[in-house]
Amino acid sequence: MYRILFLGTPEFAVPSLRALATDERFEIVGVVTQPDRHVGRKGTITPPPIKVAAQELGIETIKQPEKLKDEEFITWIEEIGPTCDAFVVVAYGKIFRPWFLELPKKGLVNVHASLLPRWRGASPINAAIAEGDEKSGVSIMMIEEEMDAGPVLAMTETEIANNETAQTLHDRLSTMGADLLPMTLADYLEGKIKPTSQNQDLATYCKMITREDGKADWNEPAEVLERKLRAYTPWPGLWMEVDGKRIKILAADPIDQPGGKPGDRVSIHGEPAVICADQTVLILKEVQPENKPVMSGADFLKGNAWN
RNA sequence: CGCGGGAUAGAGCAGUCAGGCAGCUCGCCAGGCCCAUAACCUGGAGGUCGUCGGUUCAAAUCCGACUCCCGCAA
Repeated sequence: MYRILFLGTPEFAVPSLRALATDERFEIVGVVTQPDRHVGRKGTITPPPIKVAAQELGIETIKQPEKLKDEEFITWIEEIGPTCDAFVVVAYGKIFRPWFLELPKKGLVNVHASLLPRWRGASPINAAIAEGDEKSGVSIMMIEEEMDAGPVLAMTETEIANNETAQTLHDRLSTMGADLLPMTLADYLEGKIKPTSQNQDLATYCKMITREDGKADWNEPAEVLERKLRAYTPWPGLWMEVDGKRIKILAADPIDQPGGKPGDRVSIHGEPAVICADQTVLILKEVQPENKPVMSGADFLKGNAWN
């Protein structure tokens, strides 16, 4: 059995951990994940999904260092690291320094949610939808010092549907990564496949998303805004401000219709709409005003000033 | 005990600060108008004002507790 240390944090990484933990070829010697954080409206302390999954899988060694430089963690990792054939990293959430990359015998293997070298960085799933890519996928690659730039071991593609949200694509890629990981990892450790360098010239990059990214810019065409809506679902979503109050736009239709200035609020067939760039209009099909439950655009229009 | 908002007719909302007839828009039902309607006109039905208790001549409104929902922050 190959000795593997797993590093990961969010829901995206859970299928990969399960796939490895239930595979007879691998022994998970430990799981490293982010510390428990305050989560939710009441600020209750919640463990990251990977911690919960690891406990369910009966993995006893779970480390949650605040920083990779914590002395206690360094002592532990320097002892166990060299006994591992590889570390597997799936959305752990921290950048690894060179000393860390040299710990396991055959390096760090990473599952990345894009078709590298496209969309290196922190939000590949969102970027693929926001930019209107026709396909996405998962890449399994070797971690090197430069972010997401290491050579690739394997890839799987998937079509992006025209109603795809970051949520649905996230879930599918999460499963695809888990399906591809065990075989790829075993083949790599057995020397059956070699990493292939990325074409640096084709690399594109995406940044960490912030709440402000979700604010609707009506100087963009409606089609782009609708893509952003899906790209930023469930967070931060597409939103706008009306009379100082935030309104989330949960579903919208872009249409071509001349007239009006970008940002003008109009109503079309009883539904709220906003003029966008290039003679386009975004119809708001489903919205959620601040402190209100989700409602249809038509319902919203009945009780709120709009025009 | 992280900060804050909300619950009123089937839907969306006003009314609460300053207690005094239960309102608006839409939908629904009936009728009218029109070549036509996602248009217009007339009439109608539909409410334990989230729950429990308190104050008061009188509570959607003031006070207390509770339930449920949501925005922000992380």
